Amino acid sequence: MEPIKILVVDDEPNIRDLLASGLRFAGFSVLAVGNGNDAVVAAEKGNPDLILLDVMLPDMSGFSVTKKLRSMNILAPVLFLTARDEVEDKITGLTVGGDDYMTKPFSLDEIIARINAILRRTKQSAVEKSVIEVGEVRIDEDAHDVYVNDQQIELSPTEYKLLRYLMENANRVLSKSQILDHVWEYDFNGEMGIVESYVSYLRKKLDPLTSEPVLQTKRGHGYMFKSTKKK
Amino acid sequence: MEPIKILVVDDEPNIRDLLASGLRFAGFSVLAVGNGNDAVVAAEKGNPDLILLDVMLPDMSGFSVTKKLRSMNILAPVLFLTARDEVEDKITGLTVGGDDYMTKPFSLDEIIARINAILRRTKQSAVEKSVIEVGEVRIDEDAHDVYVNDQQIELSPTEYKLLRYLMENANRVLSKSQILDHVWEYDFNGEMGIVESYVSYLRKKLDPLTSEPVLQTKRGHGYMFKSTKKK
DNA sequence: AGCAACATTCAGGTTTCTCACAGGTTCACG
DNA sequence: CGTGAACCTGTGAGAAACCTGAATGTTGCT
Repeated sequence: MEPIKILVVDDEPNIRDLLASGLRFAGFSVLAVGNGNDAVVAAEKGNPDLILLDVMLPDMSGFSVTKKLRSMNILAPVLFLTARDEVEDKITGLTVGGDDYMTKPFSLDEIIARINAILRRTKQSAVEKSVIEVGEVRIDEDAHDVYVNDQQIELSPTEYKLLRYLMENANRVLSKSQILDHVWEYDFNGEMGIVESYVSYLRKKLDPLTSEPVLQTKRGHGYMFKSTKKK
Repeated sequence: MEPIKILVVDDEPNIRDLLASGLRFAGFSVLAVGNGNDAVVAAEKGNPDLILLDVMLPDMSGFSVTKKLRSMNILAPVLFLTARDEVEDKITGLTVGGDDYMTKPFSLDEIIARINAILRRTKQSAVEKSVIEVGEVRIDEDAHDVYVNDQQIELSPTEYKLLRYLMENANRVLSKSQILDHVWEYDFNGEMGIVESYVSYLRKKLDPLTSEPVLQTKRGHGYMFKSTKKK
């Protein structure tokens, strides 16, 4: 099967490399460039399935890049990246069709989740399922809904991301630093105690509805989502 | 079959040698260097399957090394080593994909276990199974779960590491100093009586569930895990 | 501005783990 | 058998890891 091709466009080398390697690890074929002109050239040649595009580029705006691409009949969906305080009005107008946007700083897992979501919408062929189900817990990634034994529960964004990461790696111990790196934004600078807090929040919401606790503490190692039998 | 290649990067010669010889003995092909520049060169030439990388290096930080490698499209997963009290800011955000990190001081067996865990996750082909089973006892290395005749038991981290080491060398006598070297952190400074204590702890948890004792004392030599028939 | 939801830090309390010690037991050997 | 060395294991102090409620910031919304 062909790997899915992604074109990464960002002028900050740190971010570009972070994205490139993270996406490669996730199984995508990645081409990364640092400005709008290169992006147009690369998109024409490479025929990517999706473009990850920083809005602020040295030579031209992400908006111009997209317009140019579309005029060249390159219709790959675009996931825009933008600083949190950049004017959002401009962006909302941009996201037509399958496009979407995210603010920096982001968490890697969140980027990957969005990419998969877009690909699901555009390519029906896309393999990824939108539902993660482990034991008594089910996540609908498209709707961001979480069900425990068919009963829906409400989670905050961070709680949701944490649960998703733990469930993607069910029955495998994850260290607190791994969790921090995958779930929190890349510039998060705090202590690992926050992982403990959020595990605590999740337990408070999950445990009343499961037959046995699903989030296990592996003392000295980290945490693990344990798949349990359904009720 | 090709041996798995590991690049060890640490500036302290003691640690470097400890790692290199320990990993060679475990069957890996090892290349060891002492600074970031050599690491980049060696990684480019040697194409290692995994990089064991100290975060604090004389010439450049592990972060820079990784960045450089990733930008050169060298995607080998990295297991970071860091002093326990190093500022955590520096290490968060490092792990992408299958990466992980460990604090110094470590135990040799723990390093090997983590390396195998990463290789399992990144290379599907990786030979190693995540389950060690000898007689009536089974360890799931990914989950850190231990079962005796299908009944799960709880072990402390040290108990777990000791049991794993004994089972990896089942039916072979291990001296108390061998056990200390493999299971305890390399700077452990206590007496060998601690091994006796932990063997005792393990027996108390294992023996009630096995048909006959699995941990045998070889007076004057050490201890041995004896594989028994299942119940 | 004011509110509500969420994110983060902090600190006290609790559990669990590590390790040393010491008295008791077993074993090998004379 | 008697003796010393090796081994076993209960006890407890101290440390580390963890949990959680509460206080404090942040953010976005109306």
